[in-house]
Order: sequence, then structure tokens, then C-alpha cells
Amino acid sequence: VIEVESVRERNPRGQGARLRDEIVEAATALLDETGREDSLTLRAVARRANITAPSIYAHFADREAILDAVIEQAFLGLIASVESHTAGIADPVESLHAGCQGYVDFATAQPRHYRVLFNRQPDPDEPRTPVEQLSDLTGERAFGLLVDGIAACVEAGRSGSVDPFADAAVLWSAMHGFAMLYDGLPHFPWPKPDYMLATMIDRIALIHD
Amino acid sequence: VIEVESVRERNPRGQGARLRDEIVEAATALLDETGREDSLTLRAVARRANITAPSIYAHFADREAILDAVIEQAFLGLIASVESHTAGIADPVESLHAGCQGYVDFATAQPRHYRVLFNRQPDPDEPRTPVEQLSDLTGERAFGLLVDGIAACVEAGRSGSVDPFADAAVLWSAMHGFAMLYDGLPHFPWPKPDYMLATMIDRIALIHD
DNA sequence: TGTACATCAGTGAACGCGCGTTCACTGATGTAC
DNA sequence: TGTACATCAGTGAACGCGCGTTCACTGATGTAC
Repeated sequence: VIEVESVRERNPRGQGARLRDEIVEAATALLDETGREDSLTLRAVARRANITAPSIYAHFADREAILDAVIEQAFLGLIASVESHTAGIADPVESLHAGCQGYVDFATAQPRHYRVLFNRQPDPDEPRTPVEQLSDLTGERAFGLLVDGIAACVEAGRSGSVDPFADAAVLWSAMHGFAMLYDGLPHFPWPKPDYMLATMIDRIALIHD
Repeated sequence: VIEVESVRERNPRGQGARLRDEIVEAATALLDETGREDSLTLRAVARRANITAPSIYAHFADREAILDAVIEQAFLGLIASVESHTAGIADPVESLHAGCQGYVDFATAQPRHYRVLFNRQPDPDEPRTPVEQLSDLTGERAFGLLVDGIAACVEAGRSGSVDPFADAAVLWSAMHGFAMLYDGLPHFPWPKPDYMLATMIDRIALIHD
């Protein structure tokens, strides 16, 4: 039985790390296609990358480590999306809108990647892995940006928020919930995402007297 | 011996349906303990129910059917929670608060059940199953209550919402997102759930001039 | 009444499958001498 | 310069496991006659 369609062309010497990237890429592609985290089996990833299963062990300790790499990539993507949206915007209200737009854009454009970041069901048996802590960090870092964004609006007299931290928590919940439901229930007659997001920001974060 | 299709269906002998309930109960308990949907294997459910794996086939067509039954039970639990909270409350604002409280209470008290209802990753290969449509129905039914609740507040002059449907969508997103994040990131320094929920309702649904 | 028998609620063994992981290996490539 | 050899980037076979599902069966129980 031939496991691999054609024998893979070897990487030149010293470029072994190239396969590592290809494995992560294959895992990412697989996640995008199937949408199910548990379909990221070590063997499926190997098939997708056109290598044999044991080859993966040169680059990853075990199956879990592949998933960790995918998560780390998703983490970078989310942060990048938010920061690229806010770059160069001085007005605090505009900046807050842009940052939230970047967040929701990533979540709706790459729902599988977003899910893998924030939608993991915690396993009570195992202790917290570094990547789960990374998820927490992602949340707290993005969350910090949100708190700062609201606080900046308050300072500029554009928001009447008296508790930016709590308001950021509510706004984050709203964005997260919308992203999840929008992906999970595509048949629901959702209002336009842009309208939803603008409403959330205005009502929750930019309170007027 | 040739087995002939009987013209009329025979009634079960009495005790038969009891095992069905025990199987669903075992699956529910398993879901509560592990928190992971994919740990609901047919064999694990059988072990938990203290029966052999093939016994399940007398009551469920396949593994998927067990999960469907658990989902249906979660559906009933969510609806019951919302309706028990709103029962007998005449004031529209109080009723809206109570209903949302019932929704979030269920989601945070039984996060695994709530997850199994609304957090399923859609499988692109398979067509929509009846239970996925049930999920949609759950959403739409609960959502209908929310729209009506907001509309009642508007009629009573207690809310300035000009688009109860869209505002219900935003409020639902916020409640869903909060429930998911609260369960998934327990280490995050969340404000008090009651305060979060009250803030959501006031800001999103009860707009004052 | 006794008894034969259908029905019921399961059991126990077995199957083929994909999985994660291990182990020994292989053939190409760069390097020391 | 040629050649021996270490290193590299993988391969291929095999393992034990839990899984979903099937099949033939079993022992208890209610019922017809």
C-alpha cells in the first residue's frame, strides 16, 4: 500500500526547517477545509503535506505540538489584523472602531483560526499548556488594547464610560459572540456585520449623556 | 428462520424505554465530566451506563443519535430555564431582564450543555441534520422571545429601540459571547456576571433618549 | 392447571479501521583527508 | 584530485489501542392453548 502519492523531493541540506513550515501550512489548510479541530490528526496532516507520518517527529514532539503551532500562527494573525487596522489613526473613536473592525474581520474571515484560539474546550484532566496560556495572553493583550481604546475616548471627552474595563469586557463578549454565532448559524438572518459592530461599539463603549 | 416485516409496530415490553433514558443520562453525565464532545464515544457511554456497547443499538441508530438526544435535552433545558424565569412577570423591563437571566444562568451553570447546542462546528461534508435544524430552531425560538421582549419594552415606552430585531441580535451575541468566554477563560478577571448582563441589557436594548 | 413458545433486553466475540508512536533503515549530500 | 564517511531528511513496516458496528446467542418473562 502506498501511503504517499509520490515520494517527496528532499529538502537540501540545512533547510530541514522548511518542512516544519510546510507541516504547519498543511495543518492550517486542513483546518480551513474541514473546520473541525479533531480532524487535525497527525496522519492526516502528514498526508496533506505529502510526507509519511513519522517524518513529523523530526519537527514536532507529538500531535499536540502541531496544533500548538497552528494556534500560535492564529494568534499572530489576530494581533496583526487588529494592529494593521489601527495603524496611523489618531482619532480615538476612529481608532477604536478600526481596531474592533480588525478583530471581527479576522474572526469572520478566518473563523476556523479564530475558533481554535478562543473556542477550545478546556480539558479538566490536563494541566494548562503553554499554548492555553498563550490563548489567555492573546485575550489579555487584545483586551488591553480595547480597554486603552475606550479610555482614550473617555479622555478625549468622546465617551462617558465610568468603567472602561467592564465596558471592554462587555464589548469583547459581544464581538466574540457575534463572530461565533455568525459562523455557526449562517442561515440566521443576521443584520449586516458592519452595522452590528458599529451598534455594539456605540452603545457599549461610547456612552453619551 | 425468515424474518418477516410485521405490518404493525409492536409496543415495547415496558422496561425497554428505561434503558434509553439511562443511556442519555450516562451520556449527559459523561459530557458534564469531560466537557469534550468527542469523548462521547458509543463505547464510553456504554461503559458509563454499565451495559455493553451493542445494547445501545436497540435504542439508538448509531453514535450520532446519542449525541442528538443529548442536544435535544439541552434544548429543552434552555427553553425551560428562560420560561421559568419570566413566568408571572408582567412588567416588560423586568421580564426582559428575567428572561436573559434565565438564558445566561443556563449557559453558565451547564456550560457543556450550552456548548453542545450552539458551539458545534458545522461539518461541510454532511448535509444539515435534523438536530442542527433544531439548534437553529432553539436559536430562533429563544431569539423570538428576545425580540418580543424588546418590542414590549418599546410599546411600554421603556425603550427607545427603533430596530428590536437588530438590537436583539446584538444582545444575543453579547450574552452568547460572555457565556462562552466566561466558561473558556475562567482565569480572566471578569466583572460580576450579573453586572455584565444588566449592562448589556440596559445599553443595548433599553435605549433612553 | 401446565407447558410450549414468542418476545424481550440484553451479552460476548469478532471484524476492520485509523490512530499515535517506535524502530530500524536508506539513499542523497556535503566534507575531511 | 578521488574517495571514505558522517550527516541529513526522510521512508516503510510494525505495534497496540479504542473505536463503531455486526452477528449469533442467551436467559428471563409473559402469554396462548
